[in-house]
Amino acid sequence: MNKKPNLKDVAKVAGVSAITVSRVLSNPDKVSEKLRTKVEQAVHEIGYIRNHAASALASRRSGVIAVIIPSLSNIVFNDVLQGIYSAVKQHHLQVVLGDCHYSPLEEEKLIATLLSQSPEGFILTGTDQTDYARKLLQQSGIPIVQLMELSDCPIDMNIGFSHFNAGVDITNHLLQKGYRKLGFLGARMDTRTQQRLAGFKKAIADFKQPCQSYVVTTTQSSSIRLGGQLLQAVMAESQGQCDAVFCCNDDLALGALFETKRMNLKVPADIAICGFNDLEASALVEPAITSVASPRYEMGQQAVELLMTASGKDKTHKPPIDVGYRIVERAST
Amino acid sequence: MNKKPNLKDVAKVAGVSAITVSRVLSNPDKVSEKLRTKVEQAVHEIGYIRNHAASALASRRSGVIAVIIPSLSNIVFNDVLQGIYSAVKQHHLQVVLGDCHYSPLEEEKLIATLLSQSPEGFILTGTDQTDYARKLLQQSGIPIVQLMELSDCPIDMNIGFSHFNAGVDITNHLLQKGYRKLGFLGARMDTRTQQRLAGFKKAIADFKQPCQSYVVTTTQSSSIRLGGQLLQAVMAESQGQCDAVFCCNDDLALGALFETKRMNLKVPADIAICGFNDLEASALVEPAITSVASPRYEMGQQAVELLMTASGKDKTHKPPIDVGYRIVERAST
DNA sequence: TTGAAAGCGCTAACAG
DNA sequence: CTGTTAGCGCTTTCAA
Repeated sequence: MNKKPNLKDVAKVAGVSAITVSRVLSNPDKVSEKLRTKVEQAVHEIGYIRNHAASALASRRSGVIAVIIPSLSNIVFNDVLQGIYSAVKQHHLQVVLGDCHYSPLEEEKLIATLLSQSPEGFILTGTDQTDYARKLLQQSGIPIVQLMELSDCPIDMNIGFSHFNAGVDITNHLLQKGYRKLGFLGARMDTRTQQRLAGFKKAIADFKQPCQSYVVTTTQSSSIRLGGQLLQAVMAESQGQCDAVFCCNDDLALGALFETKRMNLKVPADIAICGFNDLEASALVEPAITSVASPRYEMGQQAVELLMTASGKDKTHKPPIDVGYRIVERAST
Repeated sequence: MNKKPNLKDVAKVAGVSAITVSRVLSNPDKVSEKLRTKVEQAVHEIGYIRNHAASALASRRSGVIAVIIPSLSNIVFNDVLQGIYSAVKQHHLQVVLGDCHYSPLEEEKLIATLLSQSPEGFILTGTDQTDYARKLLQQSGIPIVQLMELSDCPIDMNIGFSHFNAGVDITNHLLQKGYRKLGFLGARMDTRTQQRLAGFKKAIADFKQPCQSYVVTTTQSSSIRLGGQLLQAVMAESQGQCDAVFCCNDDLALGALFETKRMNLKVPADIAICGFNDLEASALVEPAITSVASPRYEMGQQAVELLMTASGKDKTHKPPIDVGYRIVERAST
């Protein structure tokens, strides 16, 4: 079988020089219509596909942006990813994606690997990168966006919202509704979950009236099933006193809700449930679950836009962008 | 700011030649330990990262595999992706991912784009690629895997299961349970959904006793909410006669189940519900939903293994690999 | 085990 | 608007 066609092969077929073919592919406007159509036909005819490696090497533009998320299975990052992919398409970029499984060390390795692709921008989740990772990123000189949470000392750009404030607000929501024995159900316990928990504790500490709190956490990864188990755990720990739970995400909240049915608890009469992330199911179960919504898709899109507009060279401090969040009150509280 | 360090810079610092540094990175065994450690230190010290484009160009090995899925938001492909990423890690490969939004034309464009990365393998979903796409793929000479469904004339390798058979089986399951007024709820209507529907019709046509069928479909994309709407639609169309629904996926099934509560229908007494894909939630709702399970994660992994073991050159016909499926019977039927 | 030379396929810069 | 030349940073091949 003949080897893959290259620029010269196309040039020969079209009766032009290689550079002209190159221009048709990258700057069609700079080539006369006559030659352009001739070249385009030749390209299609022999099924020519440009060699990205050679192109990137010669032009110093890889057309790639690197993205690292903590988990492929978490729908939350999926939403962000969709935003990223939608924006990337406009800019004719490719995404190289890594899943660091919530591990800064794995993330460090991934950063090194992905940087080798000479990405034109880098999107990271969260703010707890290793020192060496930060060094590599800084040295690369490319624009960087840290997503999801807000940071005091971002590597470069930063867009997200305060999980601490959201934790405070949703806890206050429960307190305002009259609940006084609040449970916190937490899984995974990554930094954002910890911030939500900190918010929970803060709201309780600041509350003027007596109230109880029960914190049940695990480093296991989150799932609906786990939500049921954690509800059992918090009821055990509170000896059945707990009258409201703040679940660190909607998966847990759904599991907790399903478990209440098996336990014959009425929601929200016997126990209130609220979650985080506002998944579709939360709005449709009976009773619908109060949750915290945030513009994930838009965050992903905006991250790409930020990368594209960043000159890359300006080392000026860019203020974090707070996209905010919204407490969606539903029947479960 | 100094430009990014390259091989020569490292070589200078380590006091060796560039090619020796290259060997330390790719074939550490071929370099004496003394030089190797010296080079490794130099690499770490100046934060050197190998230029992938140059490396790929010179070696004709990109270390990349291309993957196209029809939808980033569908959890089903997410599972497959996770399998792919887990396998890819073992082989030190990068994934370049595209989302074709269920469109063969978009897929064709993506294939061209992704082929420009000189991937060493290509994973596609489904079997309805355009002719030009097939030509490009064939011409590329790289191993290709088509995932999810079985094909009579795969481009190269093929791994999946028969959605038609699964549709037949689940429909027969409903018939055996005594239901005679069966509804089919379908969204998106991609090829796999169509095959499930074909199975549904076939089972009904082959059934020896009189029975009714009501097919309600939409090209809208699937969601939980839509499941409720389609249930309403099928009840309207059947004038309340429908006593069982086969939902083309679990999202619709969940939505249908939630809707039954609002309609005051008892499941499975008044109406049976079954889904497809066996999502976690299906097992945990009340009543739990009968569904069709398949080894998605493993399919993803196996696809990568197939690519890696494929010599790439042998044009022998490889028989499709049937990973099978399993009907998980639960309380909803 | 190490190095020197050549070139992968493309595009930037310059020239016509 | 089109072409020529040089070289991107690395690895292959060959030689020492």
